[in-house]
Amino acid sequence: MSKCEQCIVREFSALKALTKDELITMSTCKTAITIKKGDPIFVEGENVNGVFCVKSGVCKMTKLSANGKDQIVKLTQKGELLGQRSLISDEPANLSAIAVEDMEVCFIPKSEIIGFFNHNNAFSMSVMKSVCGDLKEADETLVNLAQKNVKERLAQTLLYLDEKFGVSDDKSLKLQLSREEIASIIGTATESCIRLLSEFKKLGLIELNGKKITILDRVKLKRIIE
Amino acid sequence: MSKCEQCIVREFSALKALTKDELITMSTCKTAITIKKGDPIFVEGENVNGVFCVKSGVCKMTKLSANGKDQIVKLTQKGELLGQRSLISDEPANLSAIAVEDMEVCFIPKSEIIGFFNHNNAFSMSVMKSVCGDLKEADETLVNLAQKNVKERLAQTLLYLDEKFGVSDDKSLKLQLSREEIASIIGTATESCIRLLSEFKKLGLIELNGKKITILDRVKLKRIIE
DNA sequence: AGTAAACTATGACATTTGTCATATAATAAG
DNA sequence: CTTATTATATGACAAATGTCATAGTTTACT
Repeated sequence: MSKCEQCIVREFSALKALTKDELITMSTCKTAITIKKGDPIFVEGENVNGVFCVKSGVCKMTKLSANGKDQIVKLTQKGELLGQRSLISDEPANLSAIAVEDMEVCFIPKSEIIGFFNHNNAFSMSVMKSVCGDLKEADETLVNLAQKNVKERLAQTLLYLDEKFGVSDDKSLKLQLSREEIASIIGTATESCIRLLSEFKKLGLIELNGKKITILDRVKLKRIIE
Repeated sequence: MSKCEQCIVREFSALKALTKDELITMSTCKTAITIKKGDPIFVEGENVNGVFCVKSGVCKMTKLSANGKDQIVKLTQKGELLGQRSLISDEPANLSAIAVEDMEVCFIPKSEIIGFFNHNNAFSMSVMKSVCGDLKEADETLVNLAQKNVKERLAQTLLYLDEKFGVSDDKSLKLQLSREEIASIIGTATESCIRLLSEFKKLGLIELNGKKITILDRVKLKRIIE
């Protein structure tokens, strides 16, 4: 069994506030899971009896709207925790977590986390900060969805994918999403998304090669957002 | 000076987890403030060195978008705390808080709240739950903005105002917002908002009398949302 | 009370975005 | 390797929404 105290990804999450002893305890009760691209870690409405720590891969947090379409609320990567909110609120999951790439995650049972809350104030504060970070991000996304048009949102999303996930050796965005997924981030129809990507390509802002998107002109993309 | 331990609104917020002694201590260091309609309690980017507990009145939490328009992210009323996120994240305010009605609020300094965090775990958990509630609400708003059209968002907002703030004796919505403010909740142009309100009126869903809006047919309004 | 300012309302029109149809390209399954 | 399926792309058109202009109403202020 791999050891939490040696696992580097904890540094990126609230788990960094745990003591060495706590990490050793955690190693004994966690469960390592591999998730294939496209598979869910948990779905909206499900009772998640703990949190998942993302070791590798990226997942999308989605919510089903009344019109039957999924909205991507957030993309989560290495080090981040999934299911914090449900655990704290003691409610079923509000969002689904679906792997966008193959993933390795560790499940940590609720009882364990609650124990840390009760004995390690730094950990409580750390989780609190993490949730506050999510809230700030959600508020910002909300304002963008309300106040920017689709073209601006697409430009912003491309720059965000570049900044958060970086690029591969060939300079294309490392995180490869389908057109439908990009549309589901910016809240538009897939066709509109494709059309605007084509437009960006014609303007020389990006290059398209199948699923690969390469940003050619960051400055002009930023100018679109204002 | 009024006493926190006798103040009923604390029951509606995370402050309900404080002990009687803590409330008595808090009474001595809090500052009661009155805010006039339209005035800010704090603005985006400001350092807020504590939290505000809303005793009466309603305020809008807004964020300025790059296009110069304000987006209303949340409406806050009696009992709720303002500035929790900034305090926990130790960051300047991400949102502005502007009074929509005359308000009475109490300011509680940061040092006091931090003290409670360190000595009262139930309070930490309570604040955490409150932030998690905000996050859930923000995620839901976000999905609505992304996936619903303006008409659906207007119908939903009217029902929300009815549910959260209730109606006056004459059955009109108790919280009176300007057309511009309603537009700023649903993320649309003021003219579009006015036009759709007129349409709802023609359809017999609502009645308009100046700023007063009366919901006549909740069932049909709900049917618009799906 | 009277005037200025702000808010509400509506028309006309342009722009944006969604929907449906269809074609091509890429990928997965046998 | 071939076929079925899915993803991407684009046109044509309809619907939704934004912008600008203008007029009527209400509110605030002196």
